[in-house]
Amino acid sequence: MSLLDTKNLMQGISLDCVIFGFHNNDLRVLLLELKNIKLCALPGGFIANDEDVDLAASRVLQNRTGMTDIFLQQFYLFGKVSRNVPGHADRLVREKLIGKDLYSFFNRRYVTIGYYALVEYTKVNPLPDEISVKCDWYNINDLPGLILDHREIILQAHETLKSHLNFKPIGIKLLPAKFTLRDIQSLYETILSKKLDRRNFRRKILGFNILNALQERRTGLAQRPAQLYKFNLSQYNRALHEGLNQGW
Amino acid sequence: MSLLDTKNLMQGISLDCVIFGFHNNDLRVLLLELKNIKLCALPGGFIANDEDVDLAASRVLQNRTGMTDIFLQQFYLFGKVSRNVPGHADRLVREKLIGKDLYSFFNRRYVTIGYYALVEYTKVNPLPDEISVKCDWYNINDLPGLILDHREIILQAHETLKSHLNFKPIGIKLLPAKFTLRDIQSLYETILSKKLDRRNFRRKILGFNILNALQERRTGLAQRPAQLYKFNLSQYNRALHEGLNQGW
DNA sequence: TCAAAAGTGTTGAGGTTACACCCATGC
DNA sequence: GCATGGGTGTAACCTCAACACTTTTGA
Repeated sequence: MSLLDTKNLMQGISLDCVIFGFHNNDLRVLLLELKNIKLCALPGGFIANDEDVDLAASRVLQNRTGMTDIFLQQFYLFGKVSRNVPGHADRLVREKLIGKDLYSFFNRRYVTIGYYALVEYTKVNPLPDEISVKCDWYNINDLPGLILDHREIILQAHETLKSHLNFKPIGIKLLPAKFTLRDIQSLYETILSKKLDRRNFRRKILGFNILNALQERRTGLAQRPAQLYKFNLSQYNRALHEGLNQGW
Repeated sequence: MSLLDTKNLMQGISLDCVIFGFHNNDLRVLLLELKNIKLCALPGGFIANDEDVDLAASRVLQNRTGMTDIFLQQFYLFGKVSRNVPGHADRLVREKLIGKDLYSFFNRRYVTIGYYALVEYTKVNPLPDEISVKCDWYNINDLPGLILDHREIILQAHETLKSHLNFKPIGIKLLPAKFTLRDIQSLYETILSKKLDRRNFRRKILGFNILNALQERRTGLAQRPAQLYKFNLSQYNRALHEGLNQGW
């Protein structure tokens, strides 16, 4: 637990990252399987006194995925008193997840800042932290038991992601560099948990002007080869900034 | 400063409320004019250890406006280190805004949770708190000097409010009980800082089905009397919950 | 030649934009 | 009667949903 020099950390505030990946048409989240406890937890951490909160989130993310330059966004502060379970810190000490010296740091009321991140599944090499035995992906529709209110945090992150689909381009961090329209449609369908009309989807997504067709096709399948695309980075960023559907 | 029993407060976390009101076609925010310092500040406060964060925000709001049942929404956690100005706590003590006993509570790094609220201007009786001489409304386009990053917080609240206009019904807390379509259009125009076509606006807002026409008109003006409306509470709440423009 | 998915186009409904005209009132 | 803003209608346009057919490949 050398990383936890608690004197330099803000007290009573934590952050938790809901890290989304996309693989085999599954929307997955990266979770830690805790030592000695049959429960999972979101990758999270604390904020150093001299550290921007966004930077702390980015550090946590980097430690668990090995990746930098990740789409990362604060989405909610969970501030209910009831999210703190009496005896939680005791349990952490009893199960030897943390040392007794950290008991007083953990045994207090916490609010936590929820971040969600979008990462390219294949590029991630999940790394467990000091209090977990495994770091792995779980299907969002088949989540394991989770500590505290982490399940609620994940569900709320998912809702936020869904609503962001309407205003922001999404996918540059969730898809490989080259992809077909079917790939990106599957991503949207997975996030939204519903089927979209293939022809209308193509028209709409191409209309956003954030894709560039490549001089390449995906061959090897017993079907007509599909056009490959990549994101147009500058257009994508412009769309991120300006939004896609302005009302009023 | 009897209210600040700092032992019971979370440390390093504050909250600030951007309270919007609408009057004379102005979008205004409620600000405190600080004692001895020629700067204003957002109404804000701290969170008791046994208090939900939302409840703390609601308490602050009630103390400044005398109102309960206010639309109040968390919109961002401001977590940059740079928002803490060195010497700020010293200044508060020097200018006698706080006692020396509170110095150590204030002299630390803070993150603050931004809330925005919508209130009916005429119903508010602004009350200064212990560290201010006045609590008053300021036009959002003509803000006075503000401490710390409070100006940025206000601007971001305004951006959030603008974007919420596209998905959520707004107005029930900003307008009097009876209002004309012109009134609500002015509200929208003011929030968005742009003119809307009167005829199209009427069609659109009526199409939301959140208004009920009254058997009353606004008379006394040298023009055709305008139909008065009130919000249909149940429809309004349904729209709040379901959103107005669902994409995808 | 067959299965499978890619690629393309059209039509109708509904919503949005940009307009012009008449109406009711106080002065 | 006249200035002022309220109330209504409509045509052009755009977007979106629903849908059918042809194309290209590997097996």
